[in-house]
Amino acid sequence: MRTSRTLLSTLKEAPSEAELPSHRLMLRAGFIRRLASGIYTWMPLGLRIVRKVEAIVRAEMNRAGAVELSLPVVQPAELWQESGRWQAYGPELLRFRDRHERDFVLQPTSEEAITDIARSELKSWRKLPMHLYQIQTKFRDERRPRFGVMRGREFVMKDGYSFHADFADLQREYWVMHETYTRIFTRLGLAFRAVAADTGAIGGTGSHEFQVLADSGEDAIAFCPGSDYAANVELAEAVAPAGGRPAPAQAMQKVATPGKTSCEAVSEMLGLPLATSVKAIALMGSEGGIDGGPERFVLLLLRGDHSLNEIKAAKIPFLNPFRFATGEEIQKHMGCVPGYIGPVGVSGFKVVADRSVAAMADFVCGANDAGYHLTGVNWGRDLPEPDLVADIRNVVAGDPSPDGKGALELCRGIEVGHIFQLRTKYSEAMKAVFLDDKGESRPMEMGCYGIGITRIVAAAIEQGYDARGAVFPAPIAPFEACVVPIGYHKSAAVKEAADKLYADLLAAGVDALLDDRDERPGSMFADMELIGVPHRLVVSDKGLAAGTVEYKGRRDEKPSMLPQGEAVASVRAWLTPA
RNA sequence: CGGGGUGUAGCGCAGCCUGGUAGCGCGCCUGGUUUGGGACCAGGAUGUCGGAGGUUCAAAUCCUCUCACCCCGACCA
Repeated sequence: MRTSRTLLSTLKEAPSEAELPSHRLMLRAGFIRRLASGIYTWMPLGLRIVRKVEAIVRAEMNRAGAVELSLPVVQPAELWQESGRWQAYGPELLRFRDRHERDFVLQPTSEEAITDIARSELKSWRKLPMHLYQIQTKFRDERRPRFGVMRGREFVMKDGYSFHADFADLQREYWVMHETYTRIFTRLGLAFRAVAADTGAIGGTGSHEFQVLADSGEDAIAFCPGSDYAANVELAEAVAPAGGRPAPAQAMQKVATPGKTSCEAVSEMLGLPLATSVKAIALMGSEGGIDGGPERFVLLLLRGDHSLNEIKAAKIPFLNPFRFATGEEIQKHMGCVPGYIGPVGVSGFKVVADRSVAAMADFVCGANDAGYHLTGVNWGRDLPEPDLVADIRNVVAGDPSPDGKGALELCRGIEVGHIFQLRTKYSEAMKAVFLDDKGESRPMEMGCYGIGITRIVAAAIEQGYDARGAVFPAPIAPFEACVVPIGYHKSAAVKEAADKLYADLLAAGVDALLDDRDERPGSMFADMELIGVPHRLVVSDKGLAAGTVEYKGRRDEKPSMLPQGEAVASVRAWLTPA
């Protein structure tokens, strides 16, 4: 490609709408342009990156035996009513009517449409297993689209669905996909980690997320450097402290703590470590999910330096679902204003202690008297044992790893892939059954596997950029190499050498860009760096006189010289994976 | 959905408080000089000041409503 023939629309200054580095750079580099909130045009250069990501994903999916098809973006409501998701899916599901007043949706994902295919086409065990996938536009009407294509409303996703005769075969495919995703993200050149994930509303027995590691990631990941344990913080287990509960050493005392309504403030005033305090969180919980029973007051206890994990809490039967209690409700059940509530001397509701709290002795907590806290509090002596001890907190760095192989560390990640064992949720709801080898009708076991294609582009930049622009791994850079001639429109020798170098690169299978614009060198260098081309070759009269071409890798500090005749072979070699 | 903020030329912004000729930088067009890190000189084009209504002799500026967008939070296959 020649720069003069493509649409290279770089900006010196980023539009003010962008905050995240990848978003700003994608706008500046001319990869995307916003059309509406969370909806972007992929400009020619950006689309090249998308296509390269797609090609790698497609190649590895095919290699793993999955088969590509394409499902409609617009799908009839009937299908969604059949699975129950017409009701269950919130306003993220974009619904609309056609001219005949029939309801339709824009696919946010396609379990229904694919299950419909499966039930009509896969009627015999002889046709199983079957793994079908598509790379397609998705739409989710996000409450708050943000960070450009990182969390847009319209995006491209690879979604695959596998169908199996039994659970064992689903598990086999699940691990094939685990391996395939590992190959994909490795080939994409990204630093990533596969982490155990919460299965969420979708249920099932197993789920892994593939997270690209980046400080700006929306997800927190706990991992153990001494083993392969890694889990989303939503899921990561906080194990009970080793050694159990120490014996009481102090008497319980009531101390005045006027105006100190937080564990931090109380600990600071008393000169005690934050980890010796207990914070009480008042919830209103009910049992039985969405249709739930009557709400009941529940008191949760966490160590002062810990935070509540709402997903874990919601797994307690009488807290599914829950909400935070209001000030009035706290006053009613505790007889005290928020800020000074505690578990001592209370009754009439359940008290749930985090594992770490249950192992504490001589702790500090609210006295249920405005302006006072208690110190030296001990379980069994000053208050009854909690009604329930559970893991309800977020793990913190330094916590023991659940596999016992060291201490956990935390990092942040961008979710770019997610694999699920769906089991029979959709096949049962939509009667996707097959005849097994005994002639019996059974629902198919299903797996589903997603990769956020467009999100990967943003994640790759988030993981690789500097002050000058994007720094792409070569496999997904918009171009692998560029030729920047100095004096292309002035020097016949430079033009001839640059054209030849460019042609030779193409002939060698290098995806090359020739900057044939009549621009000053500084402008051309700046643009090539902004769009993140990994390899740059500069042709100039000065170099030609010495028989050299200047080379500079995108991450290199200084350029170096290559003999003119070796430039193509060198670039070719650098692009070939070891 | 709650909180905060911003809408003025393609992009970044000033002007608004204190009403009176709509500005600056970059980009764009023409000509010239330049050509190894986003050049310089001269000339030029581009705005329903997000929209509607109101106050006023007069509104980018004051008032009301509205729309769009961004940030924080909550939410989330």
